[in-house]
Amino acid sequence: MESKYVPLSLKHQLCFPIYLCAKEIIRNYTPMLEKIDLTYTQYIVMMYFWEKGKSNVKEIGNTLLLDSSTLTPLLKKLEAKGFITRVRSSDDERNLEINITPKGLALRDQALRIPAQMCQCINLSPEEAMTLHKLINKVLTNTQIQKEKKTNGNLRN
Amino acid sequence: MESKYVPLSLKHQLCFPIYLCAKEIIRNYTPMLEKIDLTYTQYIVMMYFWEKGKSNVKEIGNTLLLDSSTLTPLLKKLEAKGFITRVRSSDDERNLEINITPKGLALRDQALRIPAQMCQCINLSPEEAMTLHKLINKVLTNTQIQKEKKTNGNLRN
DNA sequence: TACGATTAGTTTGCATACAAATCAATATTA
DNA sequence: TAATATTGATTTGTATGCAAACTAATCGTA
Repeated sequence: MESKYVPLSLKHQLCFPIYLCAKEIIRNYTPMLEKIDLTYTQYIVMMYFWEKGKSNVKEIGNTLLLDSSTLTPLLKKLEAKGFITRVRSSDDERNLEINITPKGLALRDQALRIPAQMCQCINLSPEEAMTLHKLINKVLTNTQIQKEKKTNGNLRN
Repeated sequence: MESKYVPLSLKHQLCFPIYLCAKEIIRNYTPMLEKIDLTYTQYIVMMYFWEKGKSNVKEIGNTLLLDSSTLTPLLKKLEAKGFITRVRSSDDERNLEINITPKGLALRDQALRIPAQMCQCINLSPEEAMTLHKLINKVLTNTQIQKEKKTNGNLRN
């Protein structure tokens, strides 16, 4: 059953469903995250800190592919909520040392159930999830290659 | 080769790569779309009009899963660029009749090469693309089901 | 038919997201 | 070592993205 190729058709493109998918996933996270006073992006940043403990703006940006101009206000909000601290490095005043606080660490306990809830919501078999994971990573790699071609290896920022 | 399950690890979640993937795809679209003076969201809306010719805010929102409060300003911008017209329906003054203009139709010719360019950038085999498409749609269906459970079948808006 | 409910869009407020310009500190080099 | 370049973060400007409140028009029904 071949379907005729139609250029510029929303249905026949991969990009549009992926774009929708990302939005729908975030929408499903929202009610869970509201309970612990985080937005999705703030949640990602907190996950990063739960793994790393401390960091700086550039490192976070490279890992999460977020621009520093997105991170600066976001980190200030996390600081205002008491989850992290922001202090200029004494070694190099350009660097901002960001540390997780005990309150930020404690938040992890309340977030522990969220991934399982999301898995249930996404509702794929382990094999399907594995396949999807691999394909998405392949696309990510390929699109990143395009980026490096253009910027000569420099990430944004 | 089993990898130990780590809760709250960015690597082991599907959501984060999908979120990155959507952003990277849009980032790759940007330079192509700049040439025809469209943003990604504006491009999606124009694709909708290239297929449909005319519509209203609610219909577009249901198809593209965009909130009317996102669409109102976006449609005004497309109108300002001369790609569409916005007129209140004489039948029902609540409805906004949106029509594509000749200039908007002509834009399609300039956009025709974009999907192929993006395919090249994403760079999956036809089989991989098909598999990814199916899995993404499955996730979309599942997350939409969650939505219907909560809102009793009402889409946003 | 008058009034409350519903509906389609708009406005407002907040949170990303990123490009471009800017600032301050450090590194490089002429 | 003084001038220049680079670097890390912030600020500014524009464009989503969505919830909530609001407005105007239409519908339903008592």
